[in-house]
Amino acid sequence: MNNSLNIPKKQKLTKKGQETRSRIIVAAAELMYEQGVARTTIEDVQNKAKISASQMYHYFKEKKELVLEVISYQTSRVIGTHTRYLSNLDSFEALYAWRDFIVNIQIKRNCEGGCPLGSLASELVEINSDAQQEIMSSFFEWEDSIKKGLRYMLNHGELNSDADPDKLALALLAALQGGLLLTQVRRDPTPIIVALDTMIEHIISFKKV
Amino acid sequence: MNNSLNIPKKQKLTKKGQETRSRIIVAAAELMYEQGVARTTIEDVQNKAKISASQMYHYFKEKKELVLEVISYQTSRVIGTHTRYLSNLDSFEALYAWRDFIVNIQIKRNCEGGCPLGSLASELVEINSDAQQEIMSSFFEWEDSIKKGLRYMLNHGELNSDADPDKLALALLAALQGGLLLTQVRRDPTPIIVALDTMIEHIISFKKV
DNA sequence: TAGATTTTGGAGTGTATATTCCAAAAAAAC
DNA sequence: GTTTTTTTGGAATATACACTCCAAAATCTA
Repeated sequence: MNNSLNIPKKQKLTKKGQETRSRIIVAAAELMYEQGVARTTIEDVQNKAKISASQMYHYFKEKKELVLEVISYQTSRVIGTHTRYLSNLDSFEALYAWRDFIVNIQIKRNCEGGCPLGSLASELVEINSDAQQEIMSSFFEWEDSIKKGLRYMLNHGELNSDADPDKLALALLAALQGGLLLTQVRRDPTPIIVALDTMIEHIISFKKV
Repeated sequence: MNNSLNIPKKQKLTKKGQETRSRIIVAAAELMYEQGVARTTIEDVQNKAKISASQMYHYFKEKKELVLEVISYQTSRVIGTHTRYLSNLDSFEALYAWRDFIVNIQIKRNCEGGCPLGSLASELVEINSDAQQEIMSSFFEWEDSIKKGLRYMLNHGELNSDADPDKLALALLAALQGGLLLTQVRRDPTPIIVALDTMIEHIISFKKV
């Protein structure tokens, strides 16, 4: 039999299997980003990923499991790209480069879609506690990445010791999320720009002279 | 016949009819706030409002129409209570009273649910353009209410002329939305507190001496 | 009070959608 | 090369859910 306890037998996936599996996740992620989790049917995902129902349920026990994989996929995408900007925050220019990166994404996509993690969060927190846990971790990780960036600035003499990088990081993440939501609702980059710029201005007030 | 054009005949509602209709809207609003629009079935609403299917469709053409009414109901609730705090912003204490009001709601509800408008926004913007329009107006109205409050502070000599109340209002609304989302995800009031306090601190930097 | 209109009950309908099942093809293991 | 395991096709199932329908009760109107 299997190894003890109720750990489900982990089938091994072949190269082909791995590839099919991730194709499903990517397709699901895109659809769920565009139209939400509830509105994305398994059939939608099948069509987009060019697979059959049996493949769907061969790789995922149920829709919920797929959703968790989508969360983890989006998490690594978002954290990955952001961390590239945040890990070397050696100047205010670098901070503004991060800002520009965020703003430009929104402009490129006509302010549609909002934040890939934020939208999942809002849709799932209250109705899927596994998802809530995952998303909470994702946001902690994201917050951490910003914290590290600001601490870096502090340690490199860009910010004076009045600055509390932990609080500023959380406030920055909140401004980012709220700015993205408003930008999405209004189809206008102004809110994300103003939200981030205002926060950054505030951070600048801690600039070391 | 009816008055010209394609304006649908507006049936007149009796007192009882009015009451039933609003009972439906309130029930739907609560359910949709707790579990989202997609997850709230017409049957859920029927049960909560103690009505039959025929009543549902007597008062609303379809679910979408009910959703629009829910948006408008939540808008007046939110804007109403907030405006009470914002219309007389004659001091920073008053600003903090608004902050406390928001934070206390979250604490009272164990940080569940998030913002009644923000959650509708996130779920509906991309899939229901009528809803998107409505919600966009709601947020403009909300933003306006904050603007007026900050302008009031400016006009009453609390803020100096460097302060841009319009930008600050938008940034504040963004911080509020993002803070509520993070608080909801984490089930912890810290994010909304830090987000608002940081923004208010920034506003304080424009305090007239 | 009679007639018209509104409100309500509740069963019925049709479709969308998650999930299952059987068996075959493909690939891996030995 | 044979056996075992993984991957795939596609039809079938079962249920949840938005919406319809008809007739009766309640309430207005004149």
